[in-house]
Amino acid sequence: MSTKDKIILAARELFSTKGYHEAKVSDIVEKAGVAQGTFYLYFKSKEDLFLELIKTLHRRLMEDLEKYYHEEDSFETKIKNLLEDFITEIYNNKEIAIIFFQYLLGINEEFKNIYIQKISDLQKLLAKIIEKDLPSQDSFVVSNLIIGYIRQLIFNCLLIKNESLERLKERLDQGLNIIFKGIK
Amino acid sequence: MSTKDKIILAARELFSTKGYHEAKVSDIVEKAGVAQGTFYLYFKSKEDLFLELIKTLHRRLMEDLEKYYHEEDSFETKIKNLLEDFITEIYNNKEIAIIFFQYLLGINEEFKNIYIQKISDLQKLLAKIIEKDLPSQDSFVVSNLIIGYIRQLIFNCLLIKNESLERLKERLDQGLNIIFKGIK
Amino acid sequence: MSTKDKIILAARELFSTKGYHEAKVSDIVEKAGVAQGTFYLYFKSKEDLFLELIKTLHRRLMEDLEKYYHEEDSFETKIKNLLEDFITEIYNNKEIAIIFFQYLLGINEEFKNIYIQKISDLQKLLAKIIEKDLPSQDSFVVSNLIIGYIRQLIFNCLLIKNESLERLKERLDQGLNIIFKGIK
Amino acid sequence: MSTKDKIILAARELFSTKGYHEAKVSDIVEKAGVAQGTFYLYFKSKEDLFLELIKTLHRRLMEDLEKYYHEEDSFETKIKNLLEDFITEIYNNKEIAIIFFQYLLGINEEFKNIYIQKISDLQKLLAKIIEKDLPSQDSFVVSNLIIGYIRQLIFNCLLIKNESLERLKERLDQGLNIIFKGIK
DNA sequence: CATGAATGAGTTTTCATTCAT
DNA sequence: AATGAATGAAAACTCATTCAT
Repeated sequence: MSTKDKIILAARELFSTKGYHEAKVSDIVEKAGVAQGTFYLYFKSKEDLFLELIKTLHRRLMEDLEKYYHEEDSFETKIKNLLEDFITEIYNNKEIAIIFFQYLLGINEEFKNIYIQKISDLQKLLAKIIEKDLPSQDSFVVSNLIIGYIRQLIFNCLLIKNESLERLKERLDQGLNIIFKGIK
Repeated sequence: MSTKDKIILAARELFSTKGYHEAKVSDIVEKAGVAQGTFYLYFKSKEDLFLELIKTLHRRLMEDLEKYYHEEDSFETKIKNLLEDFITEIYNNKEIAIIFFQYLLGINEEFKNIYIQKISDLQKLLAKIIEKDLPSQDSFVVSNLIIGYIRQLIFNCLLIKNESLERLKERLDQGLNIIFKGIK
Repeated sequence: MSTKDKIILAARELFSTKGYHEAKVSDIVEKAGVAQGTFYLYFKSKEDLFLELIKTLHRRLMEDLEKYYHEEDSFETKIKNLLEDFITEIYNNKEIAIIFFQYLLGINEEFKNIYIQKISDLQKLLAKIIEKDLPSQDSFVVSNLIIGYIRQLIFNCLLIKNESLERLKERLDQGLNIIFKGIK
Repeated sequence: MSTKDKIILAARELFSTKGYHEAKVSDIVEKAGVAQGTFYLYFKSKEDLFLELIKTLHRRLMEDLEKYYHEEDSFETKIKNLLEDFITEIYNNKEIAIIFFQYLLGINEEFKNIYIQKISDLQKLLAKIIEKDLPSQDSFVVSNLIIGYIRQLIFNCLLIKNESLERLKERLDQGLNIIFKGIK
């Protein structure tokens, strides 16, 4: 594995377990097995690395959602497939997802703004997809039910219980069924 | 207003706008209009004050939920009333609610554990109330839908848009209606 | 003596003996007999303190020159008095004068620009005074002879030999006599 | 051009524009177009290279002065020729001259001592030449007038305005004429 | 000869906490 | 009770130098 990847891996893990402030650069390099200075060969600062992680996840999640914007399946099938992909991406990037959905807001003014902007990007795209097929529904409410539920799943299933992807999808399915029945 | 209250007020506001790490003790005392040393006459440490704020809100929210545990209304009426009280309490303690639901997790190992324990207290009690009346339902899913939705409302309506209590209750109602229809 | 003054005194001495880069903040606070953090109660940064020293000396030297701009003495008397005052100010602020005239240029881009601007302020004002009384002379050459000579005196008499103010004034007088005879 | 020369060229330019501390080894090798490690094939250290540059210029300037020590021209002719050669050497090694006359003192204790020794070598030899022909004059004053003026020319004409050799010689001539008239 | 990734000692700076008044 | 100057441990970051290839 490349040195950069070793640092990224160590950082993902530490950020997701300890949070941004508690994960010191010295912890990261120790875990990665490199020297302090090596960190700064690959990242301008601790903040720089953190943003790189966040932006990568955000981009991937947006792509997941956008991919389904023009799908011609029924609404329910489309939303289910879309959110299964979405949650799979989250599962495969567990550590960053935990940072993004649970830790990002509390760091500082700058990260707060990034979080607000990025999470509202996700929410808007989700709302657009909902409006396209269910124009009568209040997309704000529905998208908040979905995003809120997914954030709770990340919190309970990934951060606390570290459950499997199957269990996560099952939980997602159960929640979505309730929402779908509720908006019909 | 007492010196202690002045400090608490300043701290609530700063913690909720800037988060724990970014709200320095020096910021808090400046905003409160007292000297640096005065802070330590009333609080053992910055952490101590922070925990005091968190615990007070948690206790109040638990009381809201517990109060309704033995109510004999219909399920829907009970849950609606309960969550209206719950969200009113949140609204009246906006700043601490924002800290509790958005910022607490990312601070450090200790606060993370406090958050996990406290949020699961809330969730369990909510789940118990649901199970009591709807034993056939998966209370995990329903309680997560509800808590997740409320957290999104705090994020969108209080932190971002700073909307009124009426608007908040209206949003809550819309979300609950979908969930209720969905679980019938 | 106030804590701030203790730090300034220690810094002046260390900057003038070791230069900006070699005078570490840790050296300064040790010499001042205060803690590391105390430094930052009084100065935003090492650079900030350094600039404060430089700007104070520059302002004083400009005032010395400006004071004589409208004097109605003979040219020679005026220039001699002016430069005696000027060099007395330098002598009384030996350490900063050494920093200003010998060390400032080499520190970094920012300080280089400050030096260039400040030294040319001095030179321009000196040139203006010369032109007022000796319009036929090339004031660039004369002001450079004078400033150059003074810088050499600072180097030889203050930095190397640490001579007395009397000796310094005597040397100044001797140099000026040659220049005056030369421009007549 | 040899690899060593490429490094020297890059270093001269960077040292003279940014100073010793601000010209990083990484800047130098990048400008030279060689790898970081290559630097250390040719120079023991950054300091080593820097001293090599300084010593070479110093040796050449001393040779210029020494060459004229036994010349049998008139005093004025001799001094003018000598200083024209001197300033031509400086012009042809502009970058190092700027380092030597403007930047050297402030770097550290070691370089300060080197500067003091080398500049006083120059001054002593110049003083000796003056004493030989003008035993009645105070050679300290005259040599300081000359060296001080030349340093100002380097500062104004080379570092700030980057003027031509002709302009530089003209300025030198004007200053020397005043000094010569003054010491007669 | 040449490379360039890796090193780690050495700096500056921050800020919660203390304590003499 | 209240002050606020002083503390110092802890953190991020820099960069000359090394060394395996």
